[in-house]
Amino acid sequence: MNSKILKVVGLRYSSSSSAYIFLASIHVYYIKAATMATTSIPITTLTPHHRIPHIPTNKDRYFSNHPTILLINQSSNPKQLKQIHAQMIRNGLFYDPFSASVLISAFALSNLQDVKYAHKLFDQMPQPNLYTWNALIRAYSSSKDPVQSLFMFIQMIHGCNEVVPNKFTYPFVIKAAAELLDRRVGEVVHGMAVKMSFGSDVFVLNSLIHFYASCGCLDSAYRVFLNIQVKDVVSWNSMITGFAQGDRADDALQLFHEMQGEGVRPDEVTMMSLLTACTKKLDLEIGRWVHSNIEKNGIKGRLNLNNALVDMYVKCGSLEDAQKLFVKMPEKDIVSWTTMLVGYAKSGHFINAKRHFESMPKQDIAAWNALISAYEQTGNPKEALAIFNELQVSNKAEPDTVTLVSTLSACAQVGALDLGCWIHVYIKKHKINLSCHLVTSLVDMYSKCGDLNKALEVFSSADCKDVFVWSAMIAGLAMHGNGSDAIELFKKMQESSIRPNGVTFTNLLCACSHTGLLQEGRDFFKKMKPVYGITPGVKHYACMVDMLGRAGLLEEALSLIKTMPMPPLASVYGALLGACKLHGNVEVAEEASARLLELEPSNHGAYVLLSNIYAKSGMWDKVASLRKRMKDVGLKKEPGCSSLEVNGVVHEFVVGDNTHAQSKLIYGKLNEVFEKLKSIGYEPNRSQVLQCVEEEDMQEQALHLHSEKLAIAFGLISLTKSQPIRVMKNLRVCEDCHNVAKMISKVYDREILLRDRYRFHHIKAGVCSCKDYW
DNA sequence: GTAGGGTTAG
Repeated sequence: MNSKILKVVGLRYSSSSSAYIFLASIHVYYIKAATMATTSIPITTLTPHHRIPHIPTNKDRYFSNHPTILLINQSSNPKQLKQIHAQMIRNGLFYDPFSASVLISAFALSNLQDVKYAHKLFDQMPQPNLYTWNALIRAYSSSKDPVQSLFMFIQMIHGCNEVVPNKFTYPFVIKAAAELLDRRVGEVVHGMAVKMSFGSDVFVLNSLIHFYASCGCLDSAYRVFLNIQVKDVVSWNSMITGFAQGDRADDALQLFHEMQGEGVRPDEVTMMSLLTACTKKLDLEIGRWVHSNIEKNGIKGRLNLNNALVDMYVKCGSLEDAQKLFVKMPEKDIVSWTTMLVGYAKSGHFINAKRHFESMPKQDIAAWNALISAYEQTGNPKEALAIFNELQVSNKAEPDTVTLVSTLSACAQVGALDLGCWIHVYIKKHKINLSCHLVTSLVDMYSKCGDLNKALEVFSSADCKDVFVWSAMIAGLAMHGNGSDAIELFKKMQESSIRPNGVTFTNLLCACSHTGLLQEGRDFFKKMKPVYGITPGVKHYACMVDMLGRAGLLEEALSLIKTMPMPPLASVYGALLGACKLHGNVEVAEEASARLLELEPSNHGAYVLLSNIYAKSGMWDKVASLRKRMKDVGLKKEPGCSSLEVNGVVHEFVVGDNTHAQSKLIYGKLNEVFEKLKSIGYEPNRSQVLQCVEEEDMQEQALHLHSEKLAIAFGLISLTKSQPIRVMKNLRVCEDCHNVAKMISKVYDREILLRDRYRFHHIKAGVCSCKDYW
């Protein structure tokens, strides 16, 4: 333990051993506090107070009935409380411990909470009594800064105070440890509580259940639970909640049955936890059963319970039940309205959602967020951006982190770099805290909008880097084809002792696959389970199949599929099929597409790829019959669509598009481009014509009218030479377009960034970053 | 001479 830190804290060494262990276990917080030069929180908290000596008088006993004291509980705002405080200093009442404690708990605990003010009062108290200590520890435990509870607790057991923690103190301190998710601290406090013979206090034990469950130690929590001699309803609830939130819904339900068997009457909280369990399990039937149970038992707390019920129905997919309940709810609050709004929006009932939104009594930021994120998550990023724009214009609510995260994700999807940058500036201007979540969104947005340098800049300057931030950056490097940088970053991530998760590996394997780093990829895949403890999932196998397939090892890819411990999803065969296209392997392609169509009969990608493969081998009859089969099944393919942003406006093009205001200019430019390219030897790729006929349209010139060509032509006429042309395409880019883009970059001296469904192509001076390997 | 543990939207 650092003696400097001890000095900061002002502690004495002559402490009991358990207290010392406690101190040691929270030393990391002290280090943090001591290194925070600007925030004075721990310092002010821990500087010895200047205490005015208390002179007891025999009038003390009258103070509890003093009119000023009675006023405290009647005051309705902090200002009044402060006036009372002033008066109490004047008349000396403040120097009576009891009177001061009433005032402090009013500041610390009432709905007018101002913990900092309460703490200042506490510091001025001549002799804070145990009640006051507890009030403050409690207030901090549920505040934004639970560490302060621990600091107070230390002061309490170390300082020259005449108070000793009692059975009230421990639950608060344990709560603080739970809030901090700090297992070591909680365990030490647990030990101290036992030593102080509070080890069988049901309040202490219940808070311990909550603590262990919060830290993910459900088994420890359950051991504590089993050890409680006389369990009350809170004991059961704490354990049920622990199971419900720890993804052990079945155990939660099982425990509920046991609880009923023991004759303990469930209450509102029990039912709330059960609903959490149903919602996690997405089990509508059990949800309905809980609903009837609530009605049958006449459990109170209608508003909260009804809100949770509506949420359960929404999440379990019964919008009708949710709506029915919502309509007949006697009381509704903003949560009820928002939950229902999310229900409409997430299930794609956008008209209902908008109508509901407009009839809401109050449209707070959460309501806006519900709309924005629902649009963004259901693949309607443009609508999400429109709502965000509406929010900005209307000025009806202030965007918060959730708003920005959702909007950034929408920007990433459509490739709206200008708006994304604008949000980044907004964050800086409003000094919004760059949480890990926000950093992840920014890195993702910049990567997907093609500005990898900006993504790297955000990444390296971020203070907050969790596994999601690192994974997003690895994904960014992967999609831009910087495989070896991705691997380097993965190494750095481990040096920072951040543990990779399944997503990290998906991105890492993807990086290896895009760059052709076969040996590295194989290595990582092999190490996943034994070294990193992550069981490879379907996505990882899909990456490996893709990687092996690209390298031409189709047989090995096939045998890997056969060893998969889980049924392969369509993506696995899709990867194989893509590889067959690259290497022109008809035989394996036929098998792969057959399997793919078994899994997803309407996967047009399978038809398109297979027909491309036939075309490449000149098997035109097969192409024709495949086309007929597609028609028979009634398959319409997703239309190819490209977009690019000019001055903050996103322009969209579909194949053969002539709806654009500058359509004539665009086609004029396109003709000029083809003249120029032909003069230097460009020849349209015939196999690609067929691909296009399948892919985009049934017309002969379809090839020239591909959406990405239109978008690039528009870029040529509307952007300056210094601005790269950033085109986002929803499907894979075809070989002809890829070739044309390369030639344009050379002839017109332009930088072209082409994002397709899978990755980025950085095209400059006739060369593409993908090395024609995609 | 005051009190305490478990809960729901985005």
